[in-house]
Amino acid sequence: MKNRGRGWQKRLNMAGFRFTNPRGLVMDILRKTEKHLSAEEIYVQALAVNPSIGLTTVYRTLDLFSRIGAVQKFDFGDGKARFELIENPLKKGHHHHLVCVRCKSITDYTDFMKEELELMEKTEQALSAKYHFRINHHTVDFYGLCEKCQTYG
Amino acid sequence: MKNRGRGWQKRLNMAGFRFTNPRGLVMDILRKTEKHLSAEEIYVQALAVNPSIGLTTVYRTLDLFSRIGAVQKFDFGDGKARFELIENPLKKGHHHHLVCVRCKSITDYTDFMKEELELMEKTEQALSAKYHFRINHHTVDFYGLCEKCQTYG
DNA sequence: TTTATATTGAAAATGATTTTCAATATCATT
DNA sequence: AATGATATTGAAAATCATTTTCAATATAAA
Repeated sequence: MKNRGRGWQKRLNMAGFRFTNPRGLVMDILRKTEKHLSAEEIYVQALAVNPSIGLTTVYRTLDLFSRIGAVQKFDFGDGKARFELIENPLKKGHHHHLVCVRCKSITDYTDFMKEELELMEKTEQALSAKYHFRINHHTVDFYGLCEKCQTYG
Repeated sequence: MKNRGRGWQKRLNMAGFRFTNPRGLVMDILRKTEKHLSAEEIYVQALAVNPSIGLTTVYRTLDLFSRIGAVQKFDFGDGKARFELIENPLKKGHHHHLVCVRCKSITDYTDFMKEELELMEKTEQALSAKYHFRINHHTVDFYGLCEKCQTYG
């Protein structure tokens, strides 16, 4: 257990928040996974390390991380939100989704990421200026039917 | 009250569904609005025309329309889903969103739509082929802070 | 019409997320 | 390191959008 979250500790403190065990734990879990986890899934993983952690705290932590721009919350329409660390979009890890509207499966893809990012950055700048929006991240999701659901649809 | 939904009637029938008053009503409401309405909002509007309609039916209808690819369901992370008719992306009406993660406000934009659509279509084709996905529609959303929330954030 | 059944509305159930509140942990300051 | 102000926590209860149940009703086809 190295210096887990030292950088985060500072960042939180500067924003007026405290660095706590549950927050470090949630951050660790988000760092280790490549998937979009639900609050419940994060909670279960957290329990294994700290059996006294509460689901409520996980929700609160994820909300906090979202608000300070560290975490991205996804709603794919299946009733539960998913969370991912926001990384530099240029880094490996940035991806978009194919969402099956029937079975709710989610497929990540990274094809065309370079071209897409060029457009997104350009768009982002223009939108920021025009709408005075401070953009933090973006999503690109395609909705439709996965192979299986086309067959059994 | 013209031939409201005649085309839909056929389309529904062919898919094995019946064309009913509530379904026509919901379709009418979606056609008339330019905004992304919640189920509750659609329900309230429907009540004004048919006071006996139930919220349950509105939900079921929206779900049906989603499944047959007529309606797009959005989850912006504020706990309630929004619905919009899916139109030909080339037609006026297609747009994307700026979502404020603090006040949850949603700003539509149509800037760069042309360039974006070119990329999206190209991407769509490639993704369809590679992942055997039948893509119906897509979303592009930017998340961040609106002007107000930057100030009071 | 008649018939088979898809659809509806009301009420109850569900399930993810939020709120409440007293106990506890953290950070800045002694 | 001990102290104090207060941010944070966990458990239970509350919310609230959405779904399920089920008997009554409306629709499409014969």
